[in-house]
Amino acid sequence: MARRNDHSREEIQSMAIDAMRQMINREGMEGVSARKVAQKIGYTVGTLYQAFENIDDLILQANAYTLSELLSTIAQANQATTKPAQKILNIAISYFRYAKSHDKKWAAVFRHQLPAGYEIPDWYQARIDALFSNLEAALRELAPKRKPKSIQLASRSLWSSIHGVCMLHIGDKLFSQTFATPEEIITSIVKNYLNSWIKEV
Amino acid sequence: MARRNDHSREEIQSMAIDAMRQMINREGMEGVSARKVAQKIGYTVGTLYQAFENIDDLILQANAYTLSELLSTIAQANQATTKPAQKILNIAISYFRYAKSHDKKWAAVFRHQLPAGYEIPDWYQARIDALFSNLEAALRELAPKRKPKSIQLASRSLWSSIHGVCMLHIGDKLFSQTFATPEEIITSIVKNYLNSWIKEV
DNA sequence: TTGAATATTAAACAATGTTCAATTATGCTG
DNA sequence: CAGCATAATTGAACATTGTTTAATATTCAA
Repeated sequence: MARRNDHSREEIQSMAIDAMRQMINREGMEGVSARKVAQKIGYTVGTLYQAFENIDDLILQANAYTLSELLSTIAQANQATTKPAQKILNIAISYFRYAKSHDKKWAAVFRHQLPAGYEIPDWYQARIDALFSNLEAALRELAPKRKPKSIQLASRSLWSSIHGVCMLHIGDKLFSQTFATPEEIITSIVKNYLNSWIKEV
Repeated sequence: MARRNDHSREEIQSMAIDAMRQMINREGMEGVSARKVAQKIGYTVGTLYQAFENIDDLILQANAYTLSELLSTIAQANQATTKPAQKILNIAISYFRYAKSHDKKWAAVFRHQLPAGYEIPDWYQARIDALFSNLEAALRELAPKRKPKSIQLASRSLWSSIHGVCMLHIGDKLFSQTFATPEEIITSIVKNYLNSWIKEV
């Protein structure tokens, strides 16, 4: 059948993205395949390849939604507090909590390896960057007189650190018997880092 | 041919692990396959499956060597310094440098996802744990009166943080235009954290 | 109504991990 | 030394990947 117009190209795209998101959410990255997605939306693989360059293109678009969700979660944590230091801790904890409660979706974004030579599109990178712009804003609030470079260094430091905690605690747990909970670790990181950072010359 | 005794089971295992390590080192995880490994050691897939449970078993054993290398690198950095604070920074930097210069091997250990339901063996977990026992020792040296729980919390915090920096800078770079280098970030993390931590009650 | 354009399918390809019957070499036993 | 049991090795098979493409069916315009 040709151009049966049941669904436009755009509709097929969004249906496929939805299906992909559901599958990632349920079974994780390992459970997805082009044929399964196609079947789920009532089409064949060939049609899927008319709407997307390749399977990683589709995955990327599904992941973009996860990034948006994560961003709004963090932005919400940002607004819920007034004190800047508390705000930063809040952002960190809410990042971890999101990652933990949406572990499969989170892993699809941050664990899945794009194939060699695959360039991350600008619009996608922009969404990642938006994540720690919240952190930068809070840091500026905390230390208004700092130079941008100092703010950036601190935001990168904190973000990397929290991201590391998530990495080591979500999915395959590489910490064996740890008595400290991830949230305690995050609190320790943020409080100690900031405690020293605000006193820097 | 049966039991041709050209190589014992153990020899085949170690040949396969060597081949796997070479392939990971050259092409990364994406470039390896059971058939390629088998061909490289002059056998067939069937033989490989007589020596290993499955491909992930083989990968795990190859990764164990990487963990040993990493451990000895870190232990070396540990011994090269006397001042405990400097020692900790040294460990952190040397972890990053190892990950950067052996990126494909490092990624095979820390990025590759084991399939669902696959249990990490104890001896493997022990090697990972050994990594930050260096850090714990240095922290104890720095603050001999701290309780073990406090030492553990600090070591987990620092390790997660440094690991996060590696994750975000090696392989697919999720930081777009960053003016701060990874080593500057690591220095900022370690110095600020310790600076506040040693003053904790 | 006819023809051109195009959406859709089904089949094919190469490559993956994994299994297994058949084969072949070895070591032991009579 | 012959023969048999044991076990190592192979090669082919299976299901499942991503991806491509010729054939087909449908729509739209002339």
